[in-house]
Amino acid sequence: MAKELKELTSRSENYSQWYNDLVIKADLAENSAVRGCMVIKPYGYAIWEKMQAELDRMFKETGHVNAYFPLFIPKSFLSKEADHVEGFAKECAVVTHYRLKNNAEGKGLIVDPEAKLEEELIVRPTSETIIWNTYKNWIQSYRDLPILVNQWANVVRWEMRTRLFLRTAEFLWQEGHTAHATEAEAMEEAIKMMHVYADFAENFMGVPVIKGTKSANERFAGALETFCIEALMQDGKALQAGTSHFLGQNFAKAFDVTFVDKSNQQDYVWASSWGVSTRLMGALIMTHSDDNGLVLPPKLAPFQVVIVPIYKNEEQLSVITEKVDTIISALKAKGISVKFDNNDTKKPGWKFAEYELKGVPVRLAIGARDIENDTIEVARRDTLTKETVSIENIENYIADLLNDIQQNIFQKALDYRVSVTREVNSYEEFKIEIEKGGFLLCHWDGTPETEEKIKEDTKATIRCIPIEGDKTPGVCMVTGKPSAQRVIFARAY
RNA sequence: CGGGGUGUGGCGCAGUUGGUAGCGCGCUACGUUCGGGACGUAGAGGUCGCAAGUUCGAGUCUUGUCACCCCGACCA
Repeated sequence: MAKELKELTSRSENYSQWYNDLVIKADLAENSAVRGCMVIKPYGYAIWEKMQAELDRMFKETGHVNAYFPLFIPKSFLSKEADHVEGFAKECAVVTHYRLKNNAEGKGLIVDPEAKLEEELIVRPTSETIIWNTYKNWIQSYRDLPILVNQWANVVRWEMRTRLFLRTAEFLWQEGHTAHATEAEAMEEAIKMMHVYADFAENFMGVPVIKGTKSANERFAGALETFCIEALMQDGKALQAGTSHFLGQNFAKAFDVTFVDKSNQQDYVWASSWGVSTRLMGALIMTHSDDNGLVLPPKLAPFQVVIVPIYKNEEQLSVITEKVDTIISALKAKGISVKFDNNDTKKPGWKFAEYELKGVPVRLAIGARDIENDTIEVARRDTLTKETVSIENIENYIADLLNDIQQNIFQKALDYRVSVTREVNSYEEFKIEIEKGGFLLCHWDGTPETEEKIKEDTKATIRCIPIEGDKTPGVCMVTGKPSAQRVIFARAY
């Protein structure tokens, strides 16, 4: 009954539709009047803000500072780094004019042809170019290095097909852009940020990830090495959750950013860049949620606990409210966020279903029965189990429960990933196994040609070359040539 | 850009051979309810995506146009 009313497609029926339904029904985001651009609604944005706050803290803890660079980039900047322009030119929004005027021969406005820009501006698809053009003026000596800057921004990539959070024409992200005196230091930075991302994904989002490097085919346009964290969704498809790039001296050369080192030698500056986006919202949703709705990790839930009063009249409500006030104070003192939903226009049953759909980790229900016995009903979202417990020391009980939920959903996701990760040794077997989804650990000869062939045959790509784990060499499953280690193949979002 | 689909109250939809627009949810008021999406009664709300055309008459037929969604190619 309740399920039908939610009108949420089940995952088994149509995973893709389930995801779309869930984003809408849980009130996270919706499509806007602008093609491919979404409106992030308050509940969805609250989760994003939680992510931002934690990531921002982690960035600052690792020595970074925030700054802001322009939304617009002169068109000529983009073409200065060859691979970079190749990667982004096809999906850029371009500003050509700066004024509109009334249409002389009709209604509405037209672009004023008089107001054409000398040089077109592109809306940033990423900010390497404008930032490195700026860094040129900031850096003269090794004493000016390193520069460890991050910016929180929106970027635009004119994607042909979009999906809420997973791929939108405009999206929110952070992009770190660092400049270093040595290759080793820039490389170390790129690796460090991969670890920061992995830490965040696993310990806050509860999303297990595999750390690795990208193959040349999948590398960022302009990077020498791309580090990434790869997650696996419940339908067996992979999702790239974050990337960190070692850019070498490519952008320094493109923008002529040099410095004088300790021995008075001129050299180009070494760079890294790294980013995660609102796509993480998609990863979060698809990793934990179920057919009843969203399941949020306690560390990122807009509110961790919701309290639903059950009453027949004003007197009962006031007795309950008095009791609830002491519970709220106790929870808040422990740093637990709580919402008391005493809205009189919705019934308890409605609220139960609603908060389940919205993934609130813990729900407390309290009625006359509980007041009499000094108890409260505790329902946890991840397991959908309920129990009635004593109100005494409820704050400790809830604090432990939230930790338990955080741990449990991570473990569940990890168990799933482990269960669908397997070694495959022949290409014939690969073609069969890839249809079942999951991560396939295979030997590959390291060439772009072989990777391309596999992609054409099976739509599977190398998600990453794992940094941790088995490093035993072998032979490529396609060509039989030597392989340094197994790499992870999957179909990806 | 190819293929498919949809545009009708806020949302989801129906609308027969062309005859002047309806259902469910939601919304408003009042009452009864309240431990898993309550019920009754009474209401409000639509130039049917847009533009031409055919016709006495168009939500319905014709042509054009716009938008959005889904599936591919491209990508975080």
